[in-house]
Amino acid sequence: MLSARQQQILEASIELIDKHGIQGFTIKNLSKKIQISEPGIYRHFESKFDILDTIMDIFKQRIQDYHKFLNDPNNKPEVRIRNFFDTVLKAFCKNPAFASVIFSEEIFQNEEKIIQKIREIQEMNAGIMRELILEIQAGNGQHNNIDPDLINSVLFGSVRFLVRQWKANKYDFDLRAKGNELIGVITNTMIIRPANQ
Amino acid sequence: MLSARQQQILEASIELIDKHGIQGFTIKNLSKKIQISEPGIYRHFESKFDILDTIMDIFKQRIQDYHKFLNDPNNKPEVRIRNFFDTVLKAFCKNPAFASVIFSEEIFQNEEKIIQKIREIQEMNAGIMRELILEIQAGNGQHNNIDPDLINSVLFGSVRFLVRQWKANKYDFDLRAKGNELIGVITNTMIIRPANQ
Amino acid sequence: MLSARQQQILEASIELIDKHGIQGFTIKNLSKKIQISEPGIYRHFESKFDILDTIMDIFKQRIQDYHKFLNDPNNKPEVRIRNFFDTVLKAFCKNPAFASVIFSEEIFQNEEKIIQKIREIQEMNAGIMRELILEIQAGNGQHNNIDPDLINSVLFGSVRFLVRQWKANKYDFDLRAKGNELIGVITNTMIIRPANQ
Amino acid sequence: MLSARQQQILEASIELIDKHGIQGFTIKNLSKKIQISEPGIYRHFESKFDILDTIMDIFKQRIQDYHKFLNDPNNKPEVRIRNFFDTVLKAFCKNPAFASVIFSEEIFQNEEKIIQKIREIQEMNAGIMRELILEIQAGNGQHNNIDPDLINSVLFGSVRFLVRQWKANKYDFDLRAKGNELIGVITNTMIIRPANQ
DNA sequence: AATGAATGAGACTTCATTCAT
DNA sequence: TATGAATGAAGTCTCATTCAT
Repeated sequence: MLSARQQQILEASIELIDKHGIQGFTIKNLSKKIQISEPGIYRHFESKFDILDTIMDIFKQRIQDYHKFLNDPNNKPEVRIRNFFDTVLKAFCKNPAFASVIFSEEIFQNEEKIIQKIREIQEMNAGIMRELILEIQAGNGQHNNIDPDLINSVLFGSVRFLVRQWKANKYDFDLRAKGNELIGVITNTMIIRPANQ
Repeated sequence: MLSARQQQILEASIELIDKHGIQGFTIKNLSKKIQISEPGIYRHFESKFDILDTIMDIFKQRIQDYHKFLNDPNNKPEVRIRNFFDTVLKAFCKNPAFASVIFSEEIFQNEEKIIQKIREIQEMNAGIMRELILEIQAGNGQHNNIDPDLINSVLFGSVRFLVRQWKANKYDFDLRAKGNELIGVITNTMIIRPANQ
Repeated sequence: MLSARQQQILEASIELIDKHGIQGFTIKNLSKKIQISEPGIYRHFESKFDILDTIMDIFKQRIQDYHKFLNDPNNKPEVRIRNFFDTVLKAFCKNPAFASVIFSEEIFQNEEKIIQKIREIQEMNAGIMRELILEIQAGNGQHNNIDPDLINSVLFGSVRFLVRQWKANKYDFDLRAKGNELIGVITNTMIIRPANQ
Repeated sequence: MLSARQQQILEASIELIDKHGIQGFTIKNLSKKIQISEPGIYRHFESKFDILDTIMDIFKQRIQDYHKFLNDPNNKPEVRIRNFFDTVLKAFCKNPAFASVIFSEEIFQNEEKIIQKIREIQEMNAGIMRELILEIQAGNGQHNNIDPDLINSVLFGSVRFLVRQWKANKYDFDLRAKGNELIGVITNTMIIRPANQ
């Protein structure tokens, strides 16, 4: 569906955003990076916006695939939560630029349609997590359960924070290990065995 | 130290970044907002970068003041943690634009010096929190204490996440209340009474 | 002489100019309209200019044909004038895009060769009209005859004006009827029975 | 109201359109013509469209002034008609570029707002002429009066045609003399003493 | 006969900044 | 303290056309 050139353009765009922010993502920089003239880009994408839009579509699709793939009813919900985050962390380790783009709605000011797509991804994630959290809470019969939305803020907020640190520190620690530890602690303390509030 | 005009320029800059992102922070927009000519700006700041730089200095100073002010040895460490976050949340509620700027290092790609300042603020915060966490952990004599850095990621990451949600939802919930609840839950479950890992 | 594709290209070009002006007549628009690739156009015409040039040739030929066909010596000159304009008006009604292109030398600035062809058409028309006018004037023996060139300006200028109005008003009146009335009035008042000047 | 620079830009724009058509009216050409950088233009006009728009406003104002000035009730309507056209023809002779721009709605395809303004000017002209024609027709008590709209088409259409010829022939005849003759003939034959139809 | 890929030239416009006043 | 005028660099994008296939 996407030509080799189109994929190359998308990859180069992601890298550009990763390394130099949205302000570094210019048609000029992009064309230089893939050794093509500026108008050449427009043979493959209608506009700069179209490139961004396609990137977001791909991300959304990929994360949907993760959910589908990991949604094995034979697994306990806490395992599913861990698997999801592990998969995502693995993906970030493999291609750190993804993280920069997907966690960067601040970057896409003025691009309402792009922000919308990022929001959709987040809501999809949050919705699935909420189900799993409720399932665990229903199962463990405790009376001091914590609001799943609050837990969601903690889960996604702290992973995000960790990834940002990872990038700021030039990837000098093992994101996957630290991330999984983080998720494990949160799951244990806030979902499975929450302290009395 | 700062003239009235300078303060006006800084405020207008923060609002501009808040509302339209770094891309909306242009000398033209700024001069329009404060009803001055474009060259007029340069009477008060050497460059656009200088404005950003000064903003960061002010933020850093303000947060240092918070810490100094709240660091009352008569208060228990958990109270001090709560007080700090409550103060910050209160400040955000009073002036939501602050939040947009201080949580936006993604925005300042290419501006190494600005990023450096943001990092200093974060490290100051993290350092003080670490002390307080260790103090609590030392006091409650448990053996299953959680790494203070991990807790820091959770504290700052989730507050940040909440603030972002608050802004995305057009400030339609009580940030201070939800934020304090969040900090309370994290403090309880992860610092004071951590579950067995 | 012209292949089917060539004719298709010419028609599409005329329509494009009619609807969107010379600025809308681009190879991209043209290729989109006839469902062919952009380079595909160049299989059939050497250049964009060549397309325009061919259009003008066709127009010139067609009008020459009209004159030849209508130049029946059995008809009185005033009838021949009326027949010519009626034929032209009929052609415009059948294909309004013709009018846009043939009356648009303003559009072809910089294209000296094209302008030249339009001028040739006009001179041919004017020359034939002049003959017919002189014939009438010679026949009616009046002493207050009007300069045939002036009459030509009136004939062609007002028809042109009417066609422009017709287009501006989205073809909402009967061009042929109004045009014939116009020509009738002009012929009557200025050629056949001119008032004393 | 308009600065010297703005007037210079407007004049240069009109000349550019006159000599090279709308396609020659580019910011680059304009800036070259008045010896300024391209961005320099934008200190004086918001956009290219804004320049065109201002030109049309000026034209409209000027023609309104003509009408006001010439509308002397002491003059007979046929004199007023002649005066109006004489004034316009004089203006064209003084600044031939005006004519190119004002008679060029074909040129402004896609610029709906500009076309609208040209149309307003034309309607204003037509409306005033219609009144004067009716006044004459009412006065001369004839029964074979010609539709004033038809006469309008003849008046404006033939003047326009004459001006176009004048330009095509590089201003090699006396437009004012020929134009006044034309108007005189039309007024005589079609308004004052129309032949029986 | 047709096309996918490419491009140099150039379109309009915005940017941060400077200079003379 | 302020500004009107200016600009080089860069932004996104369109143009007619060419070339290899």
